[in-house]
Amino acid sequence: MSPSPERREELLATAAEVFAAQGYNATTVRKIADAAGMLAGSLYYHFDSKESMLDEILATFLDDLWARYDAVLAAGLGPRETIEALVTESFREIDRHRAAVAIYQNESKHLGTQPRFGYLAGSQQKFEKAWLGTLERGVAAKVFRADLDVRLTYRFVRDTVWVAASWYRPEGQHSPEEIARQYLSMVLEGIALRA
Amino acid sequence: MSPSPERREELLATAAEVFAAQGYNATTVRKIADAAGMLAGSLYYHFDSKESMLDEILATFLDDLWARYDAVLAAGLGPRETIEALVTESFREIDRHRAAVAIYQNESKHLGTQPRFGYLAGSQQKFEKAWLGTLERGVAAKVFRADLDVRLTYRFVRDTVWVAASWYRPEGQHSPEEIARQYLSMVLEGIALRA
DNA sequence: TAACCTACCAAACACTTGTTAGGGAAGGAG
DNA sequence: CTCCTTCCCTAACAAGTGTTTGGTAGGTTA
Repeated sequence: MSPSPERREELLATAAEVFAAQGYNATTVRKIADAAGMLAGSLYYHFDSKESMLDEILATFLDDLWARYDAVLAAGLGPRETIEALVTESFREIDRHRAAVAIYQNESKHLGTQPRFGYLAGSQQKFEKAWLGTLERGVAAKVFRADLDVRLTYRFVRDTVWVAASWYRPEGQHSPEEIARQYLSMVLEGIALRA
Repeated sequence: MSPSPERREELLATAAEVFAAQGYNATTVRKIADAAGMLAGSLYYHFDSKESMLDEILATFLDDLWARYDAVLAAGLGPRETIEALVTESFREIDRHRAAVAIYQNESKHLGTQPRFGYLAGSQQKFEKAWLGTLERGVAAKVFRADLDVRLTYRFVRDTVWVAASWYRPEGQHSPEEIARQYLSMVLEGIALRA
């Protein structure tokens, strides 16, 4: 009748791993139950549907993400420092919610059409506003180059940051901060050697 | 008994669009048939399974891709010029096979485990060898910076190029060559304004 | 001991899935 | 006209899907 929140979180974590590895639609509730060491029907003691598991996984991730993004945006930093902080927080978030980020990458596009997942589209808009706005602010302040299409730059930067979730492993040799540092160095200064 | 190749190609094109939009597993053969204006069973006059449709879509794309990549790699260009040519060919390939690239992005990871799609893993290895090798050659030739982790750079460059398939539209305002030019300018020179 | 709650199992449900088999309409070839 | 090929439809199949219902073992509370 009233399951414990701790068990729910455990099950959501294993479900997220399976979703990320196999894709949401290819994941059957029986596979999730297998990974959790129980039978398919037993999941419905904790959750009322497969879809609500996905919902809770994504919503939890986005809540956490935006708490940190909002803190950065409210800090009143300059354009370059804002970008640096957003990138760093993004890689930290990949470290914390790797599975959720991978799911978001793979499924958000066609989930966004469903009313239940409308907040995904909302989040994406907020996301674009924050990043694109910062880039434009930087161009106006003569911190970033003006000869590049800002929207194109935004897409490149956004994509590169988030697809990292597909290869990032927590036990890897680079910390999220180190990855962010190298990524920022590449995007800001370029990989070509100066004469 | 013997369907015409032209009709096959038509059907594969519409199937690829649906696969790209909805994901392979979420796409039912009935949805493909709907999009093609026929019934589900009729598809089996042209193809012997849903999986073989996916197979043919991906194999056709990779064949085309490698024909062009190999031409670039055989041209004997310098590291920087090789990267420029590879990036440009990649965006052109996205223009030609947008749906196939999107499918490859979404599904190749967990398809690679199946024996039938083993060539996906093979292609990825060849891909890494070409790109990573060129980057390392550039570092040795003092054309690219030596203080960046080359493997990390490779992943960033690779991912950013290919995820473009998720937002690129042929009728958009930028040609593949223009997108490649801006992308190369960003990656090579950086977005920060020089003092 | 008795009542109760948590967390799971066992077995089934209605439905959707990829796939197959047989048939038939349209049109060109003889 | 007849035969044959191409292309699709109708109708069903077995397996797998998400979900529901009723039951039960084990611990906690009274």
